[in-house]
Amino acid sequence: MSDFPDDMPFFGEPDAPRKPQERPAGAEPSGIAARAMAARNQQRGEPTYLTGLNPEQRLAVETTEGPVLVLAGAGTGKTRVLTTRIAHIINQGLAYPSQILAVTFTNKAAREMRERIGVLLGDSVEGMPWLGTFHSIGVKLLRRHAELAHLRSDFTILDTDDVIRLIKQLIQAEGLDDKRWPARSFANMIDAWKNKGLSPSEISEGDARAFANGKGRELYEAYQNRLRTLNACDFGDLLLHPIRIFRTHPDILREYHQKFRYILVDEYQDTNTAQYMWLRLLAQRPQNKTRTDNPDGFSAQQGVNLCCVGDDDQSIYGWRGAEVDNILRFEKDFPGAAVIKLERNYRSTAHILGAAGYLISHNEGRLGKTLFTDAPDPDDARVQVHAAWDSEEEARAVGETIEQAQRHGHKLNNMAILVRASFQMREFEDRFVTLGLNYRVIGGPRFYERLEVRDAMAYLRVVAQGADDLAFERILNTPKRGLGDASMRQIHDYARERGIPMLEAAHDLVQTEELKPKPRSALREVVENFYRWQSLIDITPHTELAEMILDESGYTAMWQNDKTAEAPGRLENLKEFIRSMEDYESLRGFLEHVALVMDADKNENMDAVNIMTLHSAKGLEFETVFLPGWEEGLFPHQRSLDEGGRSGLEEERRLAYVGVTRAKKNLHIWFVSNRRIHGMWQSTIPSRFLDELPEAHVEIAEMDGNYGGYGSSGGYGQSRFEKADPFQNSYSTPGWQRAQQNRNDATRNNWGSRSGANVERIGYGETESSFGAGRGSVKGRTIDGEIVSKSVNVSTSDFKVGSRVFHLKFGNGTVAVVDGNKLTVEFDKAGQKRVLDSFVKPV
DNA sequence: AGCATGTCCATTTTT
DNA sequence: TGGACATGCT
Repeated sequence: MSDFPDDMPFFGEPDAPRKPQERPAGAEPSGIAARAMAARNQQRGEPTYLTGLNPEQRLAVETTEGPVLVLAGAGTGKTRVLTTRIAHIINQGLAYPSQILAVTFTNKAAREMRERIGVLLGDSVEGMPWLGTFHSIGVKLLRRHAELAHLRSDFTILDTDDVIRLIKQLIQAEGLDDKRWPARSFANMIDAWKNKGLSPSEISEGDARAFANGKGRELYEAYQNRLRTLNACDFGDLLLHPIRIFRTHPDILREYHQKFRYILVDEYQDTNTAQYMWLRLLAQRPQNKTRTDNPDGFSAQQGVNLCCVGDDDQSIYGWRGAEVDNILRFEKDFPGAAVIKLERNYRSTAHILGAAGYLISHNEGRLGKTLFTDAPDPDDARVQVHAAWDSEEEARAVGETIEQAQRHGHKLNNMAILVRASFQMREFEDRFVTLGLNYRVIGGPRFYERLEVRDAMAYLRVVAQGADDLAFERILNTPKRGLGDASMRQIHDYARERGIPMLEAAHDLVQTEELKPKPRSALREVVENFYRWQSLIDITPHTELAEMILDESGYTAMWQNDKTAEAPGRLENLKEFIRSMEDYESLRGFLEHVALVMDADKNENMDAVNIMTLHSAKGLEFETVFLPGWEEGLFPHQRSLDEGGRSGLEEERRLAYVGVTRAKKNLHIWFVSNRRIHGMWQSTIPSRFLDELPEAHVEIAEMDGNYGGYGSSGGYGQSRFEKADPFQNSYSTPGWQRAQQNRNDATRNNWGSRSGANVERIGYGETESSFGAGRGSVKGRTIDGEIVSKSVNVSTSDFKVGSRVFHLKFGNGTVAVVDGNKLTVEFDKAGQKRVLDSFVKPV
């Protein structure tokens, strides 16, 4: 929390401001006076920040008392409501900034809110100390009460990497095979348990048994113990420790109840169970004592001043523990809650909203909103659905459309390609490189996750927190000092035996004869260095100290001596790393920032097309949006369907909804007939979501060119879509039911009905049927796209080496190798390819 | 210690 | 197919 001060005294009388300038403009310290002031404001006319809000937004801002759920659809001004509401509370003197708890999921959202509140309130009000992510606020709470969680207040926050390494050690210490029981998957299990708020004693018997021959619970316990001895926390603990503290120390909880007059939560649909418990503890005051607990008379109404903002239709993080149910249940959880729907959309055209609305209406279990707009749309551009032969052509065509738009004066920055899975990006990147079209990929690996930055961090962590064994292990032999596994083991064992940190153990060990001379002197040097750096921590500016550490440790030299291509880049990153420290007051502050934020600003000024996943597009908007890959198996993704069933499908549909609602003016959706998955070509069928788009708002785009040579001659490429009644049938047959059909039936039926529905493929449906029939042994239980995975372990192909076969994409060829149902075929024109036997037919 | 070879895997991502 | 990772060889 280095980036904003909490200069408001913590447990003081809430009504006695410490510093006069902390008083919000126009507000008086006491509740009664505040309300009087508010009344005066009313008489004078409404505050300017309220003008320009629509009635619903305004209601959401002004309903300050009691529980409120704001259902804010995409592009309905959610952030505006949230920030204005805070400004309103402060401006009306209902609370000081320090008495408002405002929680977001991402640092980005927190930053944005902070800025916008600043704009609303001007400079006269200091930043809000309790605005932040669940985790950053969790840290803040935990630092105050660390001892109640058996930690010191300078505990370290471990990231996923640290956690995995730690768990790996534990698994090995148990004498288990870390191959058979990968640390990563156990880390995921722990994470999932923590998302649900479960401590080792609370996990289900089944879960406990599921890992490491029934040692799951034991390992989880061992892990927690290890964290405690390391004086460390993982991300989950940042929530769980406060929860436990609140539960076991009602007095402490009560103090926070008094402190936080107003609680606001952003993206409520993304909360997991632990976050929900945390919120509930803070928000739910004991009913019977509401009055007496409120001596200051602030709370005019009984109940909680909790305002949750979210959109059940945009819940796309179920797979990482988010419980849509939290938002669906809100009114039950908080009786008497006001529910305010924001449905007026300020972002997209009516066509786009129409498409989005009809698509999402196929979900059950929603609270139900329909976005609308009054804004005229001069272009009257419908959503365009395009077909392409394969992913290569898809990329080519998208590239062409982008260039066309660019020629018409559209900025690349205003365009985005949103994919379901990141492997799809590559084809676009390749194409854009060829075209010389600027693009940027949003999402990829982060600055602080890079190897060299993590190494540098590890050095700093050992200096700042000598007990940080994970960091110590990471850099003990980086750069190489001849301190290999053997030395590491000795230090480790020595430390474990005595229960001391490894740095200390190393310090002791060099005094003994236990190490061989060479490692001993190397280790002595390391230890002496660290001790020296530690002694400098308070007397040397932290950036200078960091430079010193990297130089004297030989770390910088290591990269300077490295002749590989990436070394210069790494050195550059290290410089950038030091530079980024300048923004922080101290080493401690910096380390905390990195642990929680893992984010470094990049300077992106160029005009470039944005490429990212649908997930990372949430919250963003673009003039023109491309949504490629709308095919069964990819989108909706097969695994979501397999693992999540109906709710998995609904989450995929919400993801589609998120994608569609990112577009302001132009939306292009693409699907292809052939996609290479795991290196093998597969026929694909259009996504069921295409059937779920309303005819009135959608236009089937004609292919306007010869893409790739197959198109013009091969019969398919010149896609023709039947305009007559393209969507009619599919509504009566929900895609999901269709999906339950047996693969062969599904293949025939889908192609059959689809070619009569929105696609006409000359000669395709017929051929495909016969392909399917050629492989009767494969029984896909669920979805069409599944064949690949299902077919792997199935009987050997009917094809033989030397057979002549025909493939839709590659034409005629001769089978060269048969491997189960995978064939290597020497095609006459296309050369050697690996294909599934189901996609070729005998000639 | 560093390269060659084999093996396994293959959504989505924040903190 | 290709990449990440581990093992094993020189």
